[in-house]
Amino acid sequence: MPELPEVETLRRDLLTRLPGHRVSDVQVLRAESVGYPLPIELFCARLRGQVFAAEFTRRGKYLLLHLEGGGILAVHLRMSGRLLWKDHDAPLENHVRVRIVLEDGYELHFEDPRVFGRLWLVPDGLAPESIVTGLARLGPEPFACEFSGAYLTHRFEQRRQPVKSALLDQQLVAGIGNIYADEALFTSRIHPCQPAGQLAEADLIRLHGAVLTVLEQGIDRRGSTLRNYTDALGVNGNYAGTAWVYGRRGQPCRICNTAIERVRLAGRSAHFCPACQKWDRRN
DNA sequence: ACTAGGTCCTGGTTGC
DNA sequence: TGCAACCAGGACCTAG
Repeated sequence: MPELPEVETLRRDLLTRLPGHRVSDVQVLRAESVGYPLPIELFCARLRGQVFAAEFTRRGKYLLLHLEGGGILAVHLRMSGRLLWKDHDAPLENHVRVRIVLEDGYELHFEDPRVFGRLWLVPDGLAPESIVTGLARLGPEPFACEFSGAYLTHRFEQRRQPVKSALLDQQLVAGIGNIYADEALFTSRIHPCQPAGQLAEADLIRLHGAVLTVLEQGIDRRGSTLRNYTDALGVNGNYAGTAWVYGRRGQPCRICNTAIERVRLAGRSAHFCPACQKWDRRN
């Protein structure tokens, strides 16, 4: 599942190829994949002729591809989305939802089997968060100074929700998804089900550090390979092969050999080592 | 104000 | 073997 490291990898890869390319044609093969503007004919018409600028930004799991005309092509990959750099004569894969044809013989394909992902074309002069409303609700970036152990202490105060669920809340901190949440909790030796407000300050300082560590490693390794995740060229990342707990139910913990367990939390699976991640009741 | 749970969607996996 | 049921989950919505 694309999370912050996957989106950041995609941003960096596209930055080496896309700027300066002009859109010659746009085909929307699945209307639900476009969020704005609607109808899709308008989306296609407005994107046609635009040139990608040399500034791409990322906010949480949102990717913002700036255009020379001042607009922005915003992307959220959600569960299964991919943006792929293709040659013009490349065959059209099964799940291409939006096809952006560029001059000079290249294309950008938005593939998304589960159709949860979205593209938005933010017009010049409008604030991105006025179109992509999810942007307005995002908490701080994990690598920003605002995000710290003290910040977690403050935000977790009185919070009875399991710490794992709190980490997935994009209003708390932007960009963490199920994989990196599980990995960060293992790294900081915190039980995913423990109520967030119950954690000691020392735990939260460790958790903050662990979040940064797993995200940095994810970026260094060019993203996870879970299921069919690939980069813009269709090449797999290699994070999941080295996961501590994610997707390893029943397998031995890499530290103590205890079998990794999986529980359901708010409809999502949480993986943890019952020996390494003790429920700590200091508060 | 918080929190849990349902919803969307479809390919892959599991189980009978 | 074949087919149906289940599973994956990010963001948004609703309900309690």
